Amino acid sequence: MASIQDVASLAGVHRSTVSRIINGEGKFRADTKRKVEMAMAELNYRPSAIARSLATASSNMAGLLVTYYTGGFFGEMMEQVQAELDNHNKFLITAQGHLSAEGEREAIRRFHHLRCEGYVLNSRYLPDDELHLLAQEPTPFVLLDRQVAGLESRCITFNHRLAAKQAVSYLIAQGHRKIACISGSLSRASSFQRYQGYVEALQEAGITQADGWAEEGNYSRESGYRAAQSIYQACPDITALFSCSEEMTLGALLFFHQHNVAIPQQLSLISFDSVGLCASLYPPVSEVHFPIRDMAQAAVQLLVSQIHGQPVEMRCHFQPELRLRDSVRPLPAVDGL
Amino acid sequence: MASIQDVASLAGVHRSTVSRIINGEGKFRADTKRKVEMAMAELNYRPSAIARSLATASSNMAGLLVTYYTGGFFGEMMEQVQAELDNHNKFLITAQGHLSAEGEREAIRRFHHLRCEGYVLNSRYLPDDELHLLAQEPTPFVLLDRQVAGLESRCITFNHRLAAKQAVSYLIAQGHRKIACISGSLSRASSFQRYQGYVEALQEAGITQADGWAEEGNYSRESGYRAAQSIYQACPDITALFSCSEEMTLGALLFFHQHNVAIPQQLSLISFDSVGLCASLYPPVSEVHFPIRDMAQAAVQLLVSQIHGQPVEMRCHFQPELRLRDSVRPLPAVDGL
DNA sequence: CTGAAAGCGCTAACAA
DNA sequence: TTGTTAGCGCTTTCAG
Repeated sequence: MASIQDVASLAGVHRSTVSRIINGEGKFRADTKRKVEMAMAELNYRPSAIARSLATASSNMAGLLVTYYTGGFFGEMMEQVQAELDNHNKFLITAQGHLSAEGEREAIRRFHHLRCEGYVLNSRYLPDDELHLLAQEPTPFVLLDRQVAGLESRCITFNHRLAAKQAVSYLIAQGHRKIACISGSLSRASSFQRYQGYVEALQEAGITQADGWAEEGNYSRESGYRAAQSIYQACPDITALFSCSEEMTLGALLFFHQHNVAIPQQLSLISFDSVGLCASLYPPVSEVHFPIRDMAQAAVQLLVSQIHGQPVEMRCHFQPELRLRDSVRPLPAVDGL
Repeated sequence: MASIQDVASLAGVHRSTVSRIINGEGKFRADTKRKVEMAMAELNYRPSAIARSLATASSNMAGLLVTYYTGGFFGEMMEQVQAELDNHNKFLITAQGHLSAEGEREAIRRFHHLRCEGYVLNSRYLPDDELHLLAQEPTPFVLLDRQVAGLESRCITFNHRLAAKQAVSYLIAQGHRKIACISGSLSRASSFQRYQGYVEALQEAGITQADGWAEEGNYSRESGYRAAQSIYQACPDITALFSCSEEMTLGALLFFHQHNVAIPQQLSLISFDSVGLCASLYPPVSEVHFPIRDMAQAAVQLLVSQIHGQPVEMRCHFQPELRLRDSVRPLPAVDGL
């Protein structure tokens, strides 16, 4: 592959001139410019981002850590991050953390190795203290959907607890009192917060949570199916169900369809969603919307501002939004209550 | 960030020694090795992949072009590509082609710019002749799910026509004769091939395709919904429907549910699928499986073999597989036929 | 087993 | 407006 020197030789100029013309720095004689451009075209010259990085001590790359690439959710994140990075002409390096701290560590190692100018972490497993250590290093990073005390200026957050509480309170406002919950893994902070929101909404309404109402899944369809099964078999008298992710909702819905539980006639359903799946299900499922797209975009904007060292005014805390559809039935008021 | 020179100085050795130790080349006095390792630890030294790339003239990166990151399908591809690349310790650079030849060109430019050692192209818009031109250049690439005459050794392919034909022939074998089709955009080669398979199956069975049986979508849920609507309003007498993608199937299913068209009692349904969505719908939808995961894995293996210049024996042509579930009802034989 | 020196492709003062 | 020079951080002969 042709180098800048090859172009310079062919054009009969010095390589620094070629460099300037490529980067549009300064003025050149029209003739020189033409010669250089012809030479570049003739040699099919493409500047080496690598050499440029080394010379300028800036890689022009940014990293993004996600758990997995599959499943839609992370695709939304990547899409926004790439789009925002394109605006700044930066390359995106992605890495998967799989489901372990070591996986996440390895991803970050990779970012450092490539001298990424900064990176966005959708980290679920790295402990807070390691994050604090990382924050001592010069490479900026921002945490997407994670709250770490002392690192507030790097956090893009969402109030999972409040979101869940709003969803469940809505069910309660519709007259429901026997409300089950399919949660994500309770060992994950955001999943646990969603579960807490559920509990809190019940408490505030003076409802005592019965055994068997809450079942723990892992955000997969299969776990949603199984959880729905456990719940329904243990507590066939529930009138409403709150599902903590769209994928689990899909699984749960399959179970209910298969067992002729009509939604919303026999059972009302409300779900977390961030990729817009709920709207396409039957019946269209009411959701609390988790705005991962907006958050991902904000994360990159924050990151870029940190890279440039220019603090910027921006929203870092995002709010839930209820999107009501056909899966919740108001319960007729019961006499004597 | 500490450089190799910093480490060398601190350890009191020459930087080339440090380099050798890092790369495990040759033998060293235990003492030297220890000193160097301590220095690296103390300085929290991380070798620069960029400098290394420049010095070795190999970037250790591979590119992957997809249309979009969202929607699940491309996530499956990326997942496999990343996993396979991890085996070879290569970095993955992803880029989106959006929906244009120019977008794809830009992505490839980016790969060259970063001096990727090779790249996998899930290209839908770059014309064949441009691909031939690209093939003249030294950087290897492989085409994932695309057949280009003259570039066979770089193609990982799938027989879309046959897959569609198998699906539709299955419907016919179950007694169906009035069979509609929701196709993808007919201007896309693979979508067109699927449509052709549908047509061919009908023809072989001596069935004349009626007006309104075929509707063109664009692989989105919404287009599936609209297509189902058009088809069903124009031809309420169809007994079966073949949908060319899982997302369109989701949309179509919503339409049928909303309009009380029972699947499979009133209408049988079979769909293309590659991400396993059909199994989670209600009713579970029978599918022709498009093995994008296996194909993506094969693509990287082929690419790596081309990068190393060691041709390898491998399967480059993949076959469809019918996965039968509950969405197709055998039609009772009609007397006198 | 280790050091010296050259160079990968490019940029960035500094001169001219 | 253009050329000269000195690196960026690392690898890789070639000596010793």
